[in-house]
Amino acid sequence: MIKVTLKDGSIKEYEKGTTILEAAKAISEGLARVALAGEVDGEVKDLSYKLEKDCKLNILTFDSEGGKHAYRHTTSHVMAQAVKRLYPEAKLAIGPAIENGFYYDFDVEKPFSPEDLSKIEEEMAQIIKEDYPLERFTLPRDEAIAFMEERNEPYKVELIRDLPEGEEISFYKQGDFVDLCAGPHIPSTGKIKAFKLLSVAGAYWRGNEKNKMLQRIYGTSFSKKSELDAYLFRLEEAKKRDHRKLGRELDLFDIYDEGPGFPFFLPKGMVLRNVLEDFWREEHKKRKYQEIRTPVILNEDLWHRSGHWDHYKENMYFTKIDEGNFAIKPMNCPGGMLVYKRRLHSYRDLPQRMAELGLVHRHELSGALHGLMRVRCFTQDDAHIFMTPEQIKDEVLGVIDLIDQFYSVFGFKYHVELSTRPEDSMGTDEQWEMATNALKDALEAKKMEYKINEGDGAFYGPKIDFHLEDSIGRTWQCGTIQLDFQMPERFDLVYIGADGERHRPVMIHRVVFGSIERFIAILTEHYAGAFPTWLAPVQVKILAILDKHHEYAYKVQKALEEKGIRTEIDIRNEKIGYKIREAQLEKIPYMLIIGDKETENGAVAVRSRKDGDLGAMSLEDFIEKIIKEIEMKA
RNA sequence: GCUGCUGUGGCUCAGCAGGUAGAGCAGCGCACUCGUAAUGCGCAGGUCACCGGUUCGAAUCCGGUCAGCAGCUCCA
Repeated sequence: MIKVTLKDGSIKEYEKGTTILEAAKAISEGLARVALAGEVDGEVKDLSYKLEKDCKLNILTFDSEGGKHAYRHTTSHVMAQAVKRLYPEAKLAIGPAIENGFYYDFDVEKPFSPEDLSKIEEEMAQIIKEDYPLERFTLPRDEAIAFMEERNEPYKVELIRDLPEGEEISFYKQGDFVDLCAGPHIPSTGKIKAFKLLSVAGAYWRGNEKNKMLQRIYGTSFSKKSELDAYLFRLEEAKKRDHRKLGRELDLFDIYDEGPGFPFFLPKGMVLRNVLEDFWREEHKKRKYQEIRTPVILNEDLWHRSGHWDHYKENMYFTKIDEGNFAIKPMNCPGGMLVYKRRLHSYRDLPQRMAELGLVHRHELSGALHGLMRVRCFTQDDAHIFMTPEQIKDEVLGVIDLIDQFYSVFGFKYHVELSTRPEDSMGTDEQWEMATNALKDALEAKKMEYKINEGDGAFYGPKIDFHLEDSIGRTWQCGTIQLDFQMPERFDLVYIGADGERHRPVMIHRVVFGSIERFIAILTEHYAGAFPTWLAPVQVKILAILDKHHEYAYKVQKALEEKGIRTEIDIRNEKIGYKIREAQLEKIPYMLIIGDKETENGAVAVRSRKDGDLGAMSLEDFIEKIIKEIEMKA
């Protein structure tokens, strides 16, 4: 007998060799019915897995990440089986479960069309109906290769060849379909209750643009039809929050054919932007940052010196002035270097925090452009911190706190990644290790969870990246903290230490918003365009009922504007319901309705965007209320 | 940049298999003076992204270019 510790801490005894499914049945029939996989000592296994020793066991259903994962992974196998039935010449690549669904990559002569997707869906339904059990088996390496060669699956052969020696090579079989797969899977195809294929797109084999482009089909599946429908509905709803749509509707910003990737900020968008920048300046002043501004165009030699020529030229724009070669800056750091170098610094002056809202231009691939999220010119809320090596940790911690404080003001959730040395980079391994460890130490001191992004650092140093989510769950890098030993050396930056000698400072590049443009895009989607009062381009709209109320309406507007409140007034000859509807669609936080009663009493009838009619109050009370709200940034 | 899809008045979309464009909203004008999400009537507005080809004739078919969307790659 073996002792199995369950999720609730209770211990059950089973015969050695009991499967997870049998163990689940012993707990309850109901549980066994919805069981999809099991977690044994932290590893996810098939339900048919035999328990051979004392262990911790957690039965996974669709409610758990592991359960969902196995369920969707099996759905992707069903899709592959359907594709092979319909298009036998299709070669299989990889087909994992991902967040919210799954995909499978195929090498086919002719790309899939939307009609093909429907056909594949029908075939999948058939396979599910036929309810094949998924059977796992393993093969020694050479047999595994021979097996896939025989089936004419070159990508699978390549995958097997790349598996480490001695690794168990497992396969899953369902009916006539067999796939190389580590698993786990759910017990049979019939368990899949609701699925849908969502899109086709090209994807490079192994994510390398030098490789062949395969056809990737994305799909998702759920344990109930209602859950699938709810998910699809959520996707539709999320599209309405798209900042590209809202930006145009709310008159904030837009991008025209005349400037692909070069956004226009319209009057209302500028108000929002300026509020953000004001807030930014205020907070940076508190933290002893100085602000500078460096030129957009600087001569080419500077970019040779900084290393950008060697490592970043592909992303840069160049121009000529008279006979000289110039570059349009893709980053602010070289300019910042020149500012630091303008005079000799003492260790007493360090750390020096130099901030710059710098407009940079980068050549992004046309296919990468995405509204304000990915553009070809953007404003970084940059800062370069020059410091002694001893100050690194405190400075990094200070920036982490600053970013966290900013994001919490907006109620953003974020995740953090640590990016390490890329292939194309400058400096010695020792410097990189030192820098990477410094960032790690800071993250660990903060007890922050982070994911390591191998080889994704900047060419001059490793970085901590802060990622925010858009309306449909895609994440975008916003804040970043980059530690740099290279630039100070390249530019021969020095400070005079307590010993009277020259020393090399270390530098941090960091942004909080990231790019103002991207941040505004995220903000717009986060609030679905209904910005909190402190950010709203128009905070109050005054709606007069009749002509005779105009005079008082203007008086109200003047009183509000004297307090710095951003207003608009609607004195058009329209019904009040019409004006309210319009202001509501413009997502203005407060409407003040001005009619006979208000004019007589010096009052305002307040309607909030969120809560509707709030009734009448005195103008003074309203001003006090809204000012408090603005100050609270609520 | 790559793969697929898309491109009709400011916006959202119709326009069957080719015979030189239509609606709603927005805009403008007129009437209505009307209290919490759309008053009525009228008017104007489009080289159907651009270039070329096929055709007696193309928004509709073909090719190219540009732009957008999804994904890949890349990144703030």
